[in-house]
Amino acid sequence: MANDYRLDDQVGYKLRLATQRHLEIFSQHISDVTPTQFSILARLYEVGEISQNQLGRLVAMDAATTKGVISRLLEKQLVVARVDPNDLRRRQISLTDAGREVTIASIEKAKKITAETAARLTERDVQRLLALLDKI
Amino acid sequence: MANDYRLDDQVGYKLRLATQRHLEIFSQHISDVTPTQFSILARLYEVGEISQNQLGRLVAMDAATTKGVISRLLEKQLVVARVDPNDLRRRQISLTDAGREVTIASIEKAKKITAETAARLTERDVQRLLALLDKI
DNA sequence: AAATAAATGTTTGCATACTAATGAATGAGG
DNA sequence: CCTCATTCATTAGTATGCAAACATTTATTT
Repeated sequence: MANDYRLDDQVGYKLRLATQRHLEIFSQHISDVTPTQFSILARLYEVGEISQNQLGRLVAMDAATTKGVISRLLEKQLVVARVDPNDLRRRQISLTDAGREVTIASIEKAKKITAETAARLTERDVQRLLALLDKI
Repeated sequence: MANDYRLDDQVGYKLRLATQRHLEIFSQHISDVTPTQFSILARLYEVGEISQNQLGRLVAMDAATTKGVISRLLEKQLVVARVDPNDLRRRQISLTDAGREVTIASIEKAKKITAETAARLTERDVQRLLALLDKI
């Protein structure tokens, strides 16, 4: 029966709504970069210079997707790329000074974003939510 | 301090990963339409003929987004549009026979998708997750 | 060591979804 | 009637995602 199906109760649908809401909050606080771009920056800040592909893997992005994100960050001059002399296939990516600044500032804002996104959740709820999302 | 920030613990980041996973499962089961397109179809199936804009609102989509989604469904001949004679701004959207078939079949598959997405969650977990996502 | 095959890294091209800005039709109030 | 705010839909531009292609390196075979 298709009658006992409620779109509103589907995990996928609610995921989209929650993502939408989060995106809205994010862009209110951080306008320089998108959440996806930010995750690349944040990871890059953590690990330092690294190849484009590896970096993408560290944030669970397809190589092709990573390429696009990096291109936009290059345009914004937040990162630089140089070919690895030891392996000509590789592009080593690293933060520029401007990129580091933006990243550090964004991380501070990101804390607020997470807080605001989870404003109606208790600390315990958040942990529970993260755990549940992990299991998906 | 930017050092005590862990990207992996952020709600937004985990939302992206969970959405990604769900998308993968979805496309394995349903290749005719995307999750977004499906939500439009499912809603349309629920409410019957309705204007494009209203339909979009019922699935929390921007008018512009709705327009794109409907265009693709029109191309696939799963829906038809006709101008409302009483209000020339409006386009009334409704399912074609093929669209109804696809929708009904997809709803059945969607149940499996939800089940698979939540395979590692108990029924209670799912309810909890939905409730938590709602609060965001 | 040369030739071939397999694996890895990156890029290109195409589809989808979202936002901001714009144009068209309607209806409410003067 | 008007005009003006509202509603509906569209256009143009950006971001993310995947499949397929291309280039380089590494492993294997002869």
